[in-house]
Amino acid sequence: MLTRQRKQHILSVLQRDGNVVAKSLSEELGLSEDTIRRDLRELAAEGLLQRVHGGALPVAPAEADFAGRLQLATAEKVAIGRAAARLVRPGQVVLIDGGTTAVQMVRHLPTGLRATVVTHSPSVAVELAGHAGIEVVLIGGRLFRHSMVAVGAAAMDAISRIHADTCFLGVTGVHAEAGLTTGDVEEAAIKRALMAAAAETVVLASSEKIGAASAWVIHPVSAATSLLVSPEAPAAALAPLRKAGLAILRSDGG
Amino acid sequence: MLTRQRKQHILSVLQRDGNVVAKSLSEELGLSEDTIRRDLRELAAEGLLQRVHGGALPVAPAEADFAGRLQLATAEKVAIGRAAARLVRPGQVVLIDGGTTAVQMVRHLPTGLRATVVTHSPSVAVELAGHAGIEVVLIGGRLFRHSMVAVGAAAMDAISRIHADTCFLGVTGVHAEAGLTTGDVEEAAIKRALMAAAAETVVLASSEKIGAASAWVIHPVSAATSLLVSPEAPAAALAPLRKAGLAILRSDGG
DNA sequence: AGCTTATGTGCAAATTCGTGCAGAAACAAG
DNA sequence: CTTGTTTCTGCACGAATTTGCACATAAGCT
Repeated sequence: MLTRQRKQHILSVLQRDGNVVAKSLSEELGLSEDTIRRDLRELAAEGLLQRVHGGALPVAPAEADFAGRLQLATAEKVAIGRAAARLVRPGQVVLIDGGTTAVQMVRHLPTGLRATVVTHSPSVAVELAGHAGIEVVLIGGRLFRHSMVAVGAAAMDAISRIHADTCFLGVTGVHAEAGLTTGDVEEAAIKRALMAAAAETVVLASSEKIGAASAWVIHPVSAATSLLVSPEAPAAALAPLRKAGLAILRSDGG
Repeated sequence: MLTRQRKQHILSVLQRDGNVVAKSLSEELGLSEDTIRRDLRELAAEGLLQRVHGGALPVAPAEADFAGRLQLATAEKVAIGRAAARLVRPGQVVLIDGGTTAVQMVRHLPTGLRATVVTHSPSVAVELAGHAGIEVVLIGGRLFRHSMVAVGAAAMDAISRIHADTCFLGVTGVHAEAGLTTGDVEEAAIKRALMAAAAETVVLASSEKIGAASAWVIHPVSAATSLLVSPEAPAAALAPLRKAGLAILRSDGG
């Protein structure tokens, strides 16, 4: 790999993850940490990143693009997205729900992975534009503005014609008794359809969703296969969910 | 092997792999690295590649994908997009095709305009997220990667259920005899369906499209209602199109 | 404080680069 | 056919760049 490409790669990873770690980069690229450190030093000298102990950060610490854009993804959501991306096996057909965590997930799908992604979120679809190995199927319908996903009869109909391996679902509440919940009735219906169309369902939930409940019930928690949370999620809140039949998966780091 | 052929080969490899390494090329072609380096130096002098230590990279670093192309919308496309946005009347239902010009168009839809936009382009949909007055209907289907629009049977079916006021269509060629053309057979079918689903069709064409023809015919030019071009488009090339029945609309400025 | 990890510097080995030069091939002119 | 010229190619050699290692130092954590 050419030096110039390596530096470009570092900047890409930085933009994708919001930070880079010298050690991880050296392992990923198969080079000594010295070389990585030199690169980081030079990139910092060019003002392309901000050097910190152990790695580097973006020059302008991640800020929301502008009104209406994707909300700032927290480190926790990035970690959950990355962990979810690792669950996708080559050749699988996966359903991916909308939301910021879902966008993080597809952003972290390994380059070179060949799979099919079905989504009703145009944001997720756009994010996959540059991912050559992924076949993308878009579910159409009326766009529900708040969360930017297709809903309505057309979407329901399209989803009903699919049998996927895994559904990666975002929710606004996971509660042992209230079940999986969300804030909009149309969205709830779509999410229910997505779950029905996949053999397994992995629920992606940042810690504030654990133990919370919103207005519209999608399904009891037992309808999902597993729950992917970050280490930040309190173990106490997870115990009743595990008892309800959910396999708890932990992402690394927060 | 001729020098010219060799240089062409280098450029091909560069385009295919995104980079070339002097040593690999010398082994592959059975020539000394000196010769390869000389070639690279000359190609760099012609601006056909970017010389780096160990090999060379494309002049436009990576980003040959859609996300990259979006950013380099020319002033002409912005002007056409703005003019197209002004053609939308309150309450109308409009079909908007994919492409960079279409993204510019929705970006310029007046805030406060209430209308319904139907599109098979997730990029267009995402762009409308922040536009409160616009109801967005997304056409689903398999995503055609090159231009990031939904194609295939599902998209055709969804479009066939719509009756819209105006269709804003992007093409890659507008030619009085060859007709409206595009570079992909699936895309051509979708565009044909879009035209059939709207009472009027406005073709958005930057000047390089005028008088050009691509492989797949959508319709004869007479099937469209009007052609929106910038003042840059040569009048001579427009005359036969006007004669073929197209109303020529001019965007302002550049 | 004590320990672990990261950092910077000097240094050596390997790779790559540029230039000068010579032989080979292509080509035009006589 | 021969000769002179031009172009292309490979080789040699010194310069420049890159990379990994060693070692002393600094930073962060318990």
